Amino acid sequence: MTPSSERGRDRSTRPSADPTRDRIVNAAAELFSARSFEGATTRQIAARAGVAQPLLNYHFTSKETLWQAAVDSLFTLLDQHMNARLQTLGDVDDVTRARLIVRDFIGFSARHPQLHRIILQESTAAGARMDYLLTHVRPIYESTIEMFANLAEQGAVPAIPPTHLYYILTGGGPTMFVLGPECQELSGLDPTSDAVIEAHADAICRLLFNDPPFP
Amino acid sequence: MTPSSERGRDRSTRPSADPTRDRIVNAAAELFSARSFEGATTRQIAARAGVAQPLLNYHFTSKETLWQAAVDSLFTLLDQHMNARLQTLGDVDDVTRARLIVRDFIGFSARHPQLHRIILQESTAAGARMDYLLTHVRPIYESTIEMFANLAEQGAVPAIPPTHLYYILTGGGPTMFVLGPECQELSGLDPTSDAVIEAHADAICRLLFNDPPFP
DNA sequence: CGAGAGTCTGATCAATTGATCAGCTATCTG
DNA sequence: CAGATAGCTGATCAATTGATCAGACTCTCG
Repeated sequence: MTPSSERGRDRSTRPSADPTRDRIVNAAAELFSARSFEGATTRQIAARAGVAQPLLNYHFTSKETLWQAAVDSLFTLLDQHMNARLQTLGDVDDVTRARLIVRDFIGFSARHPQLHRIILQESTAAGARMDYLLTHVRPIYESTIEMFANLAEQGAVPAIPPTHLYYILTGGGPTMFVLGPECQELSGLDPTSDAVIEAHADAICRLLFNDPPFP
Repeated sequence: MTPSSERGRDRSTRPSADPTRDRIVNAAAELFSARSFEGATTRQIAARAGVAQPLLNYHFTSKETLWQAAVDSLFTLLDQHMNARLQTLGDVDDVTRARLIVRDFIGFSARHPQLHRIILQESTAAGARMDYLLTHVRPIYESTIEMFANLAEQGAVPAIPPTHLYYILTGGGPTMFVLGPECQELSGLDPTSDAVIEAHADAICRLLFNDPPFP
């Protein structure tokens, strides 16, 4: 039986398997995001994971399925990152919560630019991979839209249609880190440093929430 | 003699050549931006240009060189687009000029998202193609930085380090159009329509120039 | 007109791609 | 212990890749 058809059962009855599987998924996420779906070869992924190339087809039936697994793992990471702070948070006002969400989102996109790179690669043209990404992106879009509509109603952000705010946030937030090597080369700033990440979050919040007041 | 070594001389002494060359460059720009360097095949490009595949190696010595020619043509397009309005413009104050530059830039990124797609594909990791892009991007970055520093000094934009403003503009501006198919699917908006393009330019200017005043 | 250079194509190359298959090994089960 | 099965690999497949080459065609110019 192909193992990919029944994940998440009788763990630890057998030697390893799942650790190896995770290493493959991580290597795939790294290489797919850096070189795109077509640019990353299964042999490169296998080499980085330290396994033989046919093992990818054993655990995942195809390159396409492996790509989906890599995407899933990155969205899981995003979920964990976004929920980590919000869980511990009691109930605060909407604006404070929104500010934290925005800052956490930028922090994630800076520390894991892989996800945004993949989205930018695969959603420029309609297709099966864009459809797959949409199943993950759509709920995020919906809740973000709702958040911005709510904030605009309260006057906490400018009266801009939520969709535009969404793309300004998801574009203006991660791009500096998605283009990390370019940014380093152009500006000399290190976009992986905490200082730069915080400064960018400050900049976005300053513009979105007018905070601290401007002018 | 390989024709790619001496471009731009005795035009019209021979049958065609350059029209064909242009069709190839355009097809290359289209396909490289849509499917990335590795994802686009020389046969696909040749098919879209309506020529045989070996002709690509005749006019351009390699796929890499063809990619460079496609990039050059897109940056030329950007130059023309950005200068078109500014030429006709007399001397106006810095802020008005900056607002026009920002709006023109967003207009270009909406009507020619190919260039930003290519930059996003090839500047995520250091390499020869990123270096080539940098020769075009660096002057743009430098002048934009200078513009923002000047505006911040005048209090026309918030006091945010210019590099961050640069990535907020070049990220938040084009992303909606780079991810056009996704945007259409998510929001129902048509990111190729003039109305949406103008609304996005309004949104960016609202945030950057606080215009109209907020709150 | 006829030599020659520039343009373009069909056939083909070696290399690389994702995928398959047979078989090895180690563990679990009865 | 013995059969079965999950995990994994080396060898190999057909398909596709970018590139090369010889030759056909066309226009120019002496």
